[in-house]
Amino acid sequence: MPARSYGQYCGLARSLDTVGDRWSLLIVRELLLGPLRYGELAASLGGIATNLLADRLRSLEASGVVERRLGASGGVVYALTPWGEELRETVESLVRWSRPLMLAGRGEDAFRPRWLAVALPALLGGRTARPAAEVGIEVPGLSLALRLDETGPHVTIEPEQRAGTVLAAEPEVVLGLAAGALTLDQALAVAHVDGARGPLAAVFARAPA
Amino acid sequence: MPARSYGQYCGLARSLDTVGDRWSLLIVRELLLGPLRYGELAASLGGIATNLLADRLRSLEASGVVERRLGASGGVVYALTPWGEELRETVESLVRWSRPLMLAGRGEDAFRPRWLAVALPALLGGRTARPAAEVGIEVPGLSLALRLDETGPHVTIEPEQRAGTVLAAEPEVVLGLAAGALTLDQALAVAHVDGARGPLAAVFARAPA
DNA sequence: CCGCATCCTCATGGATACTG
DNA sequence: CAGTATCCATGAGGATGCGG
Repeated sequence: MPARSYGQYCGLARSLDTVGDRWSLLIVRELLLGPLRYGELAASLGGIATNLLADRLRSLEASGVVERRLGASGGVVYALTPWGEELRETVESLVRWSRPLMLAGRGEDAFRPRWLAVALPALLGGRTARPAAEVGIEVPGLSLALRLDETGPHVTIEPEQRAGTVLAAEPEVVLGLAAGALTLDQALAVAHVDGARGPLAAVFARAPA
Repeated sequence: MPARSYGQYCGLARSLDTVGDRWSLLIVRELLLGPLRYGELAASLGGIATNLLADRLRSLEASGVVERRLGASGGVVYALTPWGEELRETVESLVRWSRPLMLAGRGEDAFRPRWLAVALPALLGGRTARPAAEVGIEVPGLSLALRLDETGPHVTIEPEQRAGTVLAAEPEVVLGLAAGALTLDQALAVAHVDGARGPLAAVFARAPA
Protein backbone atom coordinates (compact mmCIF):
# COMPACT_ATOMS: atom_id res chain seq x y z
CA MET A 1 0.00 0.00 0.00
CA PRO A 2 1.88 3.02 -1.19
CA ALA A 3 -0.41 5.57 0.37
CA ARG A 4 -0.68 5.92 4.06
CA SER A 5 -4.26 5.58 5.12
CA TYR A 6 -5.96 8.69 6.37
CA GLY A 7 -7.43 6.58 9.12
CA GLN A 8 -10.82 8.24 8.81
CA TYR A 9 -14.17 6.51 8.75
CA CYS A 10 -15.32 8.70 5.88
CA GLY A 11 -16.28 7.65 2.39
CA LEU A 12 -14.10 10.22 0.72
CA ALA A 13 -11.07 9.36 2.82
CA ARG A 14 -11.46 5.64 2.23
CA SER A 15 -11.91 6.14 -1.49
CA LEU A 16 -8.74 8.18 -1.54
CA ASP A 17 -6.99 5.49 0.47
CA THR A 18 -7.82 3.19 -2.42
CA VAL A 19 -7.43 5.28 -5.55
CA GLY A 20 -5.92 8.50 -4.22
CA ASP A 21 -2.38 7.51 -4.97
CA ARG A 22 -0.47 9.20 -7.68
CA TRP A 23 -1.14 7.55 -11.08
CA SER A 24 -3.95 5.36 -9.78
CA LEU A 25 -6.82 7.25 -11.37
CA LEU A 26 -4.86 7.67 -14.57
CA ILE A 27 -4.51 3.91 -14.74
CA VAL A 28 -8.26 3.69 -14.28
CA ARG A 29 -8.70 6.21 -17.07
CA GLU A 30 -6.76 3.99 -19.45
CA LEU A 31 -8.65 0.87 -18.47
CA LEU A 32 -12.01 2.60 -18.88
CA LEU A 33 -11.40 2.19 -22.61
CA GLY A 34 -10.86 -1.51 -22.29
CA PRO A 35 -8.34 -4.03 -20.96
CA LEU A 36 -4.69 -3.38 -21.65
CA ARG A 37 -1.44 -5.21 -21.26
CA TYR A 38 1.31 -4.00 -19.02
CA GLY A 39 3.37 -2.51 -21.80
CA GLU A 40 0.38 -0.81 -23.37
CA LEU A 41 -0.48 0.74 -20.04
CA ALA A 42 3.06 1.98 -19.54
CA ALA A 43 3.14 3.47 -23.02
CA SER A 44 -0.25 5.12 -22.79
CA LEU A 45 0.44 6.60 -19.37
CA GLY A 46 3.49 8.23 -20.82
CA GLY A 47 6.53 7.74 -18.75
CA ILE A 48 5.35 6.25 -15.52
CA ALA A 49 8.18 4.44 -13.78
CA THR A 50 7.82 0.71 -14.22
CA ASN A 51 8.10 -0.03 -10.52
CA LEU A 52 5.32 2.45 -9.81
CA LEU A 53 3.09 0.89 -12.43
CA ALA A 54 3.72 -2.54 -10.96
CA ASP A 55 3.03 -1.23 -7.44
CA ARG A 56 -0.18 0.48 -8.46
CA LEU A 57 -1.47 -2.50 -10.37
CA ARG A 58 -0.75 -4.71 -7.41
CA SER A 59 -2.55 -2.51 -4.93
CA LEU A 60 -5.45 -1.82 -7.27
CA GLU A 61 -5.81 -5.53 -7.78
CA ALA A 62 -5.59 -6.17 -4.05
CA SER A 63 -8.36 -3.68 -3.38
CA GLY A 64 -10.62 -5.06 -6.09
CA VAL A 65 -10.48 -2.20 -8.57
CA VAL A 66 -8.47 -4.03 -11.22
CA GLU A 67 -8.19 -7.68 -12.15
CA ARG A 68 -5.77 -9.68 -14.23
CA ARG A 69 -7.25 -11.61 -17.10
CA LEU A 70 -5.94 -13.73 -19.90
CA GLY A 71 -6.07 -11.72 -23.07
CA ALA A 72 -6.90 -12.96 -26.52
CA SER A 73 -3.25 -13.41 -27.42
CA GLY A 74 -2.64 -15.54 -24.38
CA GLY A 75 -0.89 -12.82 -22.42
CA VAL A 76 -2.11 -11.23 -19.23
CA VAL A 77 -4.23 -8.12 -19.53
CA TYR A 78 -5.42 -5.75 -16.84
CA ALA A 79 -9.07 -4.85 -16.71
CA LEU A 80 -11.41 -2.97 -14.42
CA THR A 81 -13.68 -4.94 -12.16
CA PRO A 82 -17.35 -3.89 -12.10
CA TRP A 83 -16.58 -1.81 -9.03
CA GLY A 84 -13.61 -0.25 -10.76
CA GLU A 85 -15.80 0.55 -13.72
CA GLU A 86 -17.98 2.60 -11.40
CA LEU A 87 -15.12 5.06 -11.10
CA ARG A 88 -16.19 6.36 -14.49
CA GLU A 89 -18.57 8.67 -12.66
CA THR A 90 -15.75 10.15 -10.60
CA VAL A 91 -13.38 10.42 -13.55
CA GLU A 92 -16.01 12.16 -15.63
CA SER A 93 -16.81 14.61 -12.87
CA LEU A 94 -13.14 15.54 -12.65
CA VAL A 95 -12.98 15.95 -16.41
CA ARG A 96 -15.93 18.31 -16.30
CA TRP A 97 -14.39 20.20 -13.41
CA SER A 98 -11.19 20.64 -15.38
CA ARG A 99 -12.82 22.70 -18.09
CA PRO A 100 -11.23 26.01 -17.01
CA LEU A 101 -7.88 24.27 -16.80
CA MET A 102 -8.20 22.82 -20.29
CA LEU A 103 -9.31 26.08 -21.82
CA ALA A 104 -5.99 27.53 -20.69
CA GLY A 105 -4.45 25.70 -23.61
CA ARG A 106 -2.25 22.73 -24.15
CA GLY A 107 1.11 24.28 -23.37
CA GLU A 108 3.93 21.77 -23.24
CA ASP A 109 1.74 18.93 -22.10
CA ALA A 110 1.61 15.59 -23.83
CA PHE A 111 -1.49 14.62 -25.69
CA ARG A 112 -2.94 11.27 -26.67
CA PRO A 113 -6.13 10.83 -28.64
CA ARG A 114 -7.22 8.04 -26.32
CA TRP A 115 -7.82 10.56 -23.59
CA LEU A 116 -10.48 12.25 -25.67
CA ALA A 117 -12.50 9.07 -25.61
CA VAL A 118 -12.95 9.53 -21.89
CA ALA A 119 -13.22 13.29 -21.90
CA LEU A 120 -15.72 13.78 -24.70
CA PRO A 121 -18.60 11.80 -23.17
CA ALA A 122 -18.01 13.59 -19.90
CA LEU A 123 -18.15 17.01 -21.52
CA LEU A 124 -20.89 16.32 -24.02
CA GLY A 125 -23.04 14.12 -21.86
CA GLY A 126 -25.57 15.35 -19.43
CA ARG A 127 -27.24 17.68 -21.87
CA THR A 128 -30.97 17.48 -21.92
CA ALA A 129 -32.39 18.07 -25.36
CA ARG A 130 -29.95 16.88 -27.94
CA PRO A 131 -30.47 16.22 -31.60
CA ALA A 132 -29.10 13.06 -33.15
CA ALA A 133 -25.70 13.87 -34.52
CA GLU A 134 -22.37 12.37 -35.28
CA VAL A 135 -19.19 13.87 -33.98
CA GLY A 136 -15.73 12.78 -34.92
CA ILE A 137 -12.19 13.75 -34.33
CA GLU A 138 -9.40 12.31 -36.36
CA VAL A 139 -5.83 12.50 -35.29
CA PRO A 140 -2.74 10.68 -36.43
CA GLY A 141 -3.32 6.98 -36.06
CA LEU A 142 -6.76 7.18 -34.61
CA SER A 143 -10.28 8.07 -35.52
CA LEU A 144 -12.76 8.86 -32.83
CA ALA A 145 -16.42 8.79 -33.60
CA LEU A 146 -18.89 10.13 -31.11
CA ARG A 147 -22.49 9.40 -31.88
CA LEU A 148 -25.16 11.34 -30.09
CA ASP A 149 -28.75 10.25 -29.98
CA GLU A 150 -31.63 10.16 -27.55
CA THR A 151 -30.02 7.46 -25.48
CA GLY A 152 -26.86 9.48 -24.93
CA PRO A 153 -23.36 9.71 -26.31
CA HIS A 154 -21.53 6.68 -27.65
CA VAL A 155 -17.86 6.68 -28.47
CA THR A 156 -16.24 4.28 -30.86
CA ILE A 157 -12.59 4.13 -31.74
CA GLU A 158 -11.79 3.29 -35.31
CA PRO A 159 -8.20 2.32 -35.85
CA GLU A 160 -8.44 2.41 -39.62
CA GLN A 161 -8.31 5.80 -41.18
CA ARG A 162 -11.47 7.01 -42.74
CA ALA A 163 -10.54 9.39 -45.48
CA GLY A 164 -12.95 12.16 -46.18
CA THR A 165 -14.90 11.64 -43.02
CA VAL A 166 -16.96 14.59 -42.07
CA LEU A 167 -16.10 15.60 -38.58
CA ALA A 168 -18.27 17.63 -36.35
CA ALA A 169 -17.92 18.64 -32.77
CA GLU A 170 -18.95 21.24 -30.31
CA PRO A 171 -16.69 24.27 -30.71
CA GLU A 172 -15.97 24.50 -27.05
CA VAL A 173 -14.73 20.94 -27.00
CA VAL A 174 -12.77 21.06 -30.22
CA LEU A 175 -11.13 24.36 -29.48
CA GLY A 176 -10.41 23.42 -25.90
CA LEU A 177 -9.32 19.85 -26.32
CA ALA A 178 -8.00 19.51 -29.79
CA ALA A 179 -6.10 22.77 -30.02
CA GLY A 180 -2.60 21.76 -30.86
CA ALA A 181 -3.53 18.15 -31.33
CA LEU A 182 -4.38 18.59 -34.97
CA THR A 183 -1.68 19.83 -37.30
CA LEU A 184 -2.22 22.17 -40.16
CA ASP A 185 -1.33 19.35 -42.50
CA GLN A 186 -4.55 17.71 -41.56
CA ALA A 187 -6.16 20.67 -43.18
CA LEU A 188 -9.07 21.00 -40.92
CA ALA A 189 -11.58 23.24 -42.57
CA VAL A 190 -13.62 24.97 -39.97
CA ALA A 191 -16.99 26.22 -40.94
CA HIS A 192 -20.33 26.72 -39.37
CA VAL A 193 -22.99 24.25 -40.26
CA ASP A 194 -25.84 25.62 -42.19
CA GLY A 195 -28.81 25.85 -39.90
CA ALA A 196 -26.94 24.55 -36.90
CA ARG A 197 -28.88 25.11 -33.75
CA GLY A 198 -28.31 24.29 -30.15
CA PRO A 199 -24.97 23.67 -28.53
CA LEU A 200 -23.98 20.98 -31.01
CA ALA A 201 -22.64 20.77 -34.51
CA ALA A 202 -21.39 24.26 -34.94
CA VAL A 203 -18.05 23.28 -36.42
CA PHE A 204 -17.29 21.05 -39.32
CA ALA A 205 -13.86 19.77 -40.10
CA ARG A 206 -12.74 17.67 -43.01
CA ALA A 207 -10.20 14.95 -42.56
CA PRO A 208 -7.29 14.57 -44.99
CA ALA A 209 -7.73 12.26 -47.91
CA MET B 1 3.23 23.27 -5.89
CA PRO B 2 3.68 20.07 -3.97
CA ALA B 3 2.56 17.75 -6.72
CA ARG B 4 4.56 17.30 -9.84
CA SER B 5 2.40 17.86 -12.84
CA TYR B 6 1.58 14.85 -14.94
CA GLY B 7 2.26 16.98 -17.97
CA GLN B 8 -0.73 15.62 -19.83
CA TYR B 9 -3.27 17.60 -21.77
CA CYS B 10 -6.11 15.63 -20.24
CA GLY B 11 -8.89 16.88 -18.03
CA LEU B 12 -8.42 14.19 -15.44
CA ALA B 13 -4.68 14.73 -15.25
CA ARG B 14 -5.03 18.49 -14.93
CA SER B 15 -7.68 18.14 -12.26
CA LEU B 16 -5.39 15.85 -10.34
CA ASP B 17 -2.55 18.32 -10.80
CA THR B 18 -4.77 20.78 -8.97
CA VAL B 19 -6.55 18.76 -6.29
CA GLY B 20 -4.84 15.38 -6.51
CA ASP B 21 -2.41 16.08 -3.71
CA ARG B 22 -2.67 14.32 -0.46
CA TRP B 23 -5.12 16.12 1.87
CA SER B 24 -6.39 18.49 -0.79
CA LEU B 25 -9.77 16.88 -1.33
CA LEU B 26 -10.20 16.37 2.39
CA ILE B 27 -9.71 20.10 2.85
CA VAL B 28 -12.38 20.63 0.21
CA ARG B 29 -14.63 18.22 2.09
CA GLU B 30 -14.36 20.33 5.23
CA LEU B 31 -14.99 23.58 3.40
CA LEU B 32 -18.03 22.14 1.64
CA LEU B 33 -19.76 22.58 4.99
CA GLY B 34 -18.83 26.22 5.21
CA PRO B 35 -15.83 28.48 5.75
CA LEU B 36 -13.40 27.55 8.48
CA ARG B 37 -10.45 29.08 10.19
CA TYR B 38 -7.00 27.58 9.99
CA GLY B 39 -7.17 26.01 13.42
CA GLU B 40 -10.64 24.60 12.83
CA LEU B 41 -9.44 23.04 9.61
CA ALA B 42 -6.45 21.49 11.31
CA ALA B 43 -8.62 20.09 14.08
CA SER B 44 -11.29 18.72 11.81
CA LEU B 45 -8.81 17.12 9.47
CA GLY B 46 -7.39 15.29 12.42
CA GLY B 47 -3.68 15.41 12.56
CA ILE B 48 -2.53 16.97 9.34
CA ALA B 49 0.92 18.47 9.74
CA THR B 50 0.67 22.22 10.00
CA ASN B 51 3.16 22.87 7.26
CA LEU B 52 1.19 20.62 4.93
CA LEU B 53 -2.03 22.41 5.70
CA ALA B 54 -0.38 25.74 5.03
CA ASP B 55 1.11 24.41 1.80
CA ARG B 56 -2.17 22.99 0.58
CA LEU B 57 -4.13 26.09 1.41
CA ARG B 58 -1.61 28.20 -0.43
CA SER B 59 -1.68 26.09 -3.56
CA LEU B 60 -5.45 25.70 -3.49
CA GLU B 61 -5.74 29.44 -3.18
CA ALA B 62 -3.25 29.97 -6.00
CA SER B 63 -5.24 27.69 -8.28
CA GLY B 64 -8.53 29.33 -7.45
CA VAL B 65 -10.17 26.55 -5.48
CA VAL B 66 -10.06 28.27 -2.11
CA GLU B 67 -10.08 31.89 -1.08
CA ARG B 68 -9.30 33.75 2.12
CA ARG B 69 -12.04 35.86 3.58
CA LEU B 70 -12.55 37.90 6.69
CA GLY B 71 -14.69 35.97 9.08
CA ALA B 72 -17.35 37.32 11.37
CA SER B 73 -14.95 37.47 14.31
CA GLY B 74 -12.50 39.51 12.32
CA GLY B 75 -10.10 36.62 11.72
CA VAL B 76 -9.27 35.08 8.38
CA VAL B 77 -11.39 32.17 7.23
CA TYR B 78 -10.89 29.86 4.29
CA ALA B 79 -13.79 29.27 1.93
CA LEU B 80 -14.40 27.55 -1.37
CA THR B 81 -14.65 29.64 -4.49
CA PRO B 82 -17.59 28.90 -6.80
CA TRP B 83 -15.30 26.68 -8.84
CA GLY B 84 -14.14 24.91 -5.72
CA GLU B 85 -17.74 24.37 -4.73
CA GLU B 86 -18.20 22.47 -7.97
CA LEU B 87 -15.97 19.77 -6.54
CA ARG B 88 -18.98 18.66 -4.54
CA GLU B 89 -19.94 16.51 -7.49
CA THR B 90 -16.59 14.74 -7.45
CA VAL B 91 -16.55 14.36 -3.69
CA GLU B 92 -20.03 12.88 -3.68
CA SER B 93 -19.21 10.44 -6.45
CA LEU B 94 -16.26 9.21 -4.41
CA VAL B 95 -18.46 8.90 -1.36
CA ARG B 96 -20.92 6.79 -3.32
CA TRP B 97 -18.09 4.71 -4.73
CA SER B 98 -16.81 4.03 -1.22
CA ARG B 99 -19.92 2.12 -0.20
CA PRO B 100 -18.22 -1.28 -0.16
CA LEU B 101 -15.33 0.19 1.79
CA MET B 102 -17.62 1.71 4.39
CA LEU B 103 -19.59 -1.50 4.76
CA ALA B 104 -16.38 -3.14 5.92
CA GLY B 105 -16.89 -1.38 9.22
CA ARG B 106 -15.24 1.41 11.10
CA GLY B 107 -12.27 -0.45 12.48
CA GLU B 108 -9.72 1.79 14.15
CA ASP B 109 -10.51 4.79 12.02
CA ALA B 110 -11.36 8.16 13.42
CA PHE B 111 -14.88 9.44 13.05
CA ARG B 112 -16.41 12.91 13.08
CA PRO B 113 -20.10 13.55 12.67
CA ARG B 114 -19.28 16.44 10.32
CA TRP B 115 -18.27 13.95 7.67
CA LEU B 116 -21.78 12.52 7.61
CA ALA B 117 -23.10 15.88 6.52
CA VAL B 118 -21.23 15.41 3.27
CA ALA B 119 -21.77 11.68 2.96
CA LEU B 120 -25.48 11.43 3.62
CA PRO B 121 -26.66 13.71 0.83
CA ALA B 122 -24.38 11.84 -1.53
CA LEU B 123 -25.88 8.54 -0.46
CA LEU B 124 -29.49 9.67 -0.16
CA GLY B 125 -29.65 11.96 -3.16
CA GLY B 126 -28.97 11.09 -6.68
CA ARG B 127 -30.53 8.61 -8.89
CA THR B 128 -33.78 6.84 -9.07
CA ALA B 129 -32.68 3.37 -10.05
CA ARG B 130 -30.39 2.13 -7.36
CA PRO B 131 -29.42 -1.38 -6.38
CA ALA B 132 -30.35 -2.60 -2.97
CA ALA B 133 -27.61 -1.97 -0.47
CA GLU B 134 -27.14 -1.35 3.19
CA VAL B 135 -24.84 1.15 4.82
CA GLY B 136 -24.06 1.06 8.48
CA ILE B 137 -22.80 4.11 10.28
CA GLU B 138 -21.69 4.36 13.88
CA VAL B 139 -22.06 7.58 15.78
CA PRO B 140 -21.09 7.80 19.43
CA GLY B 141 -24.20 6.70 21.26
CA LEU B 142 -26.05 6.04 18.06
CA SER B 143 -26.12 3.44 15.35
CA LEU B 144 -27.37 4.38 11.93
CA ALA B 145 -28.23 1.93 9.21
CA LEU B 146 -29.10 3.24 5.80
CA ARG B 147 -30.88 0.80 3.55
CA LEU B 148 -31.27 1.55 -0.13
CA ASP B 149 -33.64 -0.35 -2.38
CA GLU B 150 -35.95 0.27 -5.30
CA THR B 151 -38.47 2.11 -3.19
CA GLY B 152 -35.92 4.60 -1.93
CA PRO B 153 -33.65 5.15 1.03
CA HIS B 154 -34.55 4.00 4.49
CA VAL B 155 -32.65 4.92 7.57
CA THR B 156 -32.63 2.66 10.57
CA ILE B 157 -31.59 4.34 13.77
CA GLU B 158 -30.64 2.13 16.62
CA PRO B 159 -30.36 4.03 19.89
CA GLU B 160 -30.49 2.61 23.34
CA GLN B 161 -34.16 3.40 23.77
CA ARG B 162 -36.99 3.97 21.32
CA ALA B 163 -37.36 0.30 20.60
CA GLY B 164 -39.53 -0.42 17.63
CA THR B 165 -40.39 3.19 16.96
CA VAL B 166 -41.31 3.74 13.35
CA LEU B 167 -41.32 7.27 12.16
CA ALA B 168 -41.04 9.30 9.04
CA ALA B 169 -38.87 12.32 8.70
CA GLU B 170 -37.33 14.56 6.16
CA PRO B 171 -33.74 13.79 5.25
CA GLU B 172 -32.68 17.00 6.94
CA VAL B 173 -33.87 15.58 10.21
CA VAL B 174 -31.75 12.52 9.77
CA LEU B 175 -28.88 14.69 8.67
CA GLY B 176 -29.17 16.90 11.70
CA LEU B 177 -29.43 13.88 13.89
CA ALA B 178 -26.38 12.28 12.41
CA ALA B 179 -24.37 15.45 12.44
CA GLY B 180 -25.10 16.02 16.09
CA ALA B 181 -27.19 19.10 15.47
CA LEU B 182 -30.29 17.38 16.79
CA THR B 183 -30.64 15.08 19.74
CA LEU B 184 -32.58 11.91 19.24
CA ASP B 185 -35.42 13.33 21.32
CA GLN B 186 -35.53 16.44 19.19
CA ALA B 187 -35.50 14.39 16.01
CA LEU B 188 -38.28 12.18 17.28
CA ALA B 189 -40.30 15.26 18.13
CA VAL B 190 -39.88 16.76 14.69
CA ALA B 191 -40.33 13.57 12.74
CA HIS B 192 -43.69 12.46 11.50
CA VAL B 193 -45.00 9.09 12.51
CA ASP B 194 -45.95 6.81 9.68
CA GLY B 195 -47.72 8.15 6.62
CA ALA B 196 -44.47 8.97 4.93
CA ARG B 197 -44.76 11.93 2.62
CA GLY B 198 -42.43 12.99 -0.14
CA PRO B 199 -40.13 10.80 -2.18
CA LEU B 200 -37.47 10.44 0.49
CA ALA B 201 -39.71 10.44 3.51
CA ALA B 202 -39.39 6.87 4.56
CA VAL B 203 -37.29 6.82 7.67
CA PHE B 204 -37.45 4.11 10.24
CA ALA B 205 -36.14 4.39 13.75
CA ARG B 206 -35.79 1.16 15.60
CA ALA B 207 -33.96 0.19 18.71
CA PRO B 208 -32.55 -3.14 19.76
CA ALA B 209 -34.37 -4.71 22.67
C1' DC C 1 -3.51 31.65 21.73
C1' DC C 2 -3.56 31.40 16.51
C1' DG C 3 -1.18 31.10 12.20
C1' DC C 4 2.09 29.67 10.23
C1' DA C 5 7.74 28.68 9.19
C1' DT C 6 11.76 25.73 10.08
C1' DC C 7 14.14 21.57 10.88
C1' DC C 8 14.82 16.80 10.72
C1' DT C 9 13.68 11.94 9.70
C1' DC C 10 11.84 8.68 6.79
C1' DA C 11 8.46 6.92 3.50
C1' DT C 12 7.25 7.51 -1.34
C1' DG C 13 8.05 8.81 -6.13
C1' DG C 14 11.07 8.82 -10.28
C1' DA C 15 14.65 7.28 -13.54
C1' DT C 16 17.51 3.78 -15.02
C1' DA C 17 19.61 -0.68 -15.13
C1' DC C 18 18.83 -5.32 -14.95
C1' DT C 19 16.60 -10.18 -15.13
C1' DG C 20 13.43 -14.35 -16.00
C1' DC D 1 7.66 -8.35 -22.78
C1' DA D 2 6.77 -7.97 -17.99
C1' DG D 3 8.15 -6.86 -14.51
C1' DT D 4 12.44 -6.29 -10.22
C1' DA D 5 16.23 -4.08 -8.15
C1' DT D 6 18.71 -0.13 -7.16
C1' DC D 7 19.79 4.52 -6.24
C1' DC D 8 18.69 9.26 -5.74
C1' DA D 9 15.33 13.17 -5.35
C1' DT D 10 11.26 14.73 -3.24
C1' DG D 11 7.44 15.12 -0.41
C1' DA D 12 5.05 13.60 4.04
C1' DG D 13 4.96 13.58 9.09
C1' DG D 14 6.01 15.20 13.52
C1' DA D 15 8.16 18.46 16.77
C1' DT D 16 9.30 22.83 17.73
C1' DG D 17 9.97 27.83 17.30
C1' DC D 18 8.51 32.48 16.49
C1' DG D 19 5.95 36.65 15.50
C1' DG D 20 1.53 39.00 15.97
